Amino acid sequence: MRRILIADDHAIVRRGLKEIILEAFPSAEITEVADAEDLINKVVKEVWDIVLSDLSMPGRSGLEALQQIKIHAPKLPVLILSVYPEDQYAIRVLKAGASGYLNKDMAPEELVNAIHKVLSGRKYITPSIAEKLATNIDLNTQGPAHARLSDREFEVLKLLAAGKSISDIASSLFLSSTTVSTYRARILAKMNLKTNADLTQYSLENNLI
Amino acid sequence: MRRILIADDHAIVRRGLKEIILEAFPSAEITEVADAEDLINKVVKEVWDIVLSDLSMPGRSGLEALQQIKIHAPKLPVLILSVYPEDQYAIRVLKAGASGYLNKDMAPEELVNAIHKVLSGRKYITPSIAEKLATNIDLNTQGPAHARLSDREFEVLKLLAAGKSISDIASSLFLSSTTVSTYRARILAKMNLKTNADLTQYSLENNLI
DNA sequence: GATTGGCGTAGTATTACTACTACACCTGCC
DNA sequence: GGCAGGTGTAGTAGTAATACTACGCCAATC
Repeated sequence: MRRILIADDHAIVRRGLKEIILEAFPSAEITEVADAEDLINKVVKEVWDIVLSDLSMPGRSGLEALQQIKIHAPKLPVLILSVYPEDQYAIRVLKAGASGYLNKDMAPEELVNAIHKVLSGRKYITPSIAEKLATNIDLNTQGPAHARLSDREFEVLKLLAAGKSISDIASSLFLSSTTVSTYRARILAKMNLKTNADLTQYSLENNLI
Repeated sequence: MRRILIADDHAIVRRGLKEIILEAFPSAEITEVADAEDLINKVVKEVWDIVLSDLSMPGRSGLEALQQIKIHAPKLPVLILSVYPEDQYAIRVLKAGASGYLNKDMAPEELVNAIHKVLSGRKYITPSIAEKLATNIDLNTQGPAHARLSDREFEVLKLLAAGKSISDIASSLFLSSTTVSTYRARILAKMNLKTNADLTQYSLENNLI
């Protein structure tokens, strides 16, 4: 009989997860908690076969809870659920010791598949996450992403993040706009970001602007 | 016997909603749809006692669906569910004709209470929403800059701030790119901002993204 | 009823930007 | 010394976006 712990601040989601899991594991004993504190407490005090935890919860995050769980119950498999796309959090979560990262809009069958896989001692890795893991080795440098930029690239990052247009930056640096556009492309590639909005958000979060 | 229509792109959420509702209304007949198109089709073709719809769904939004529902079935009560806090959408949604706005982290008992209230012909208004309605007239000139935007403008703001390109937004909203570009210009003018980076920063600071 | 303003929508001409490609120079490594 | 990779720079062809302009519809106001 499996003991399954579900952590999510949304009662609706907990209920949906519970029902989906009970269909696949009718004899499972399912417990629900609504925040990371309760999640950690339950893991410390009792033995579980698997934890399914939301990534974003009020107070301490699911990622923090994951780190604590790995301290107290290193062998306990943890599946992290999130509304965020994989490219934002999957690697970070897997590095922290999760057995899998699931997006909340996934089909119930896939969720059940993931639980089966993890309960059998394996990790649940989607092909797109596998690809990111393969490329992440090269990005596995210490320090913030912007530390990987050349001086010129860093200069251009800050101007782009502040909202300067390519042509404005080209004028002020006495370059052609295609040069600045190339810098932008290199910056995005090195920092594994996609859009100017990503650059702005990153720069705000890292106090670059 | 109540016929209840649930619209949410997340199967987990639909399942949770279904179970919670079936506990309070054991004889209810519940139908699930995963997007706004199906929601509108179902409302046009069949008779329902109440609709519970997620605000954010792929393709057309729940707000758009609400507007269509009000055209085809003006008397049909619609409860809108969202992860977004009230201050972003509640007034907008209620003005569009919803019978209530519920945050997804609400307790199941409150959800059931809201359904009871709405099925009896009333609106479900939380005290904090009532306060916002009472002050909304005066807040037309005060309030956050984004409150000055129309529904469509607000929708485009969030997409731009998140880094979507004009052409991506145009595709997903089935508009021409010049239309979206015009919205962007109007948004910037109404909010007295100049660049997309300004939109991103504003949206981060105001928890819009 | 007439007028005004807001909103949703979009075309034209023009400009900005990008993917792709490339070159020269410098540094570090073998 | 030769090679590889990083950096600074930028052109071409094509696409994306914008300033300017405009229209229809609706609601509010006089």
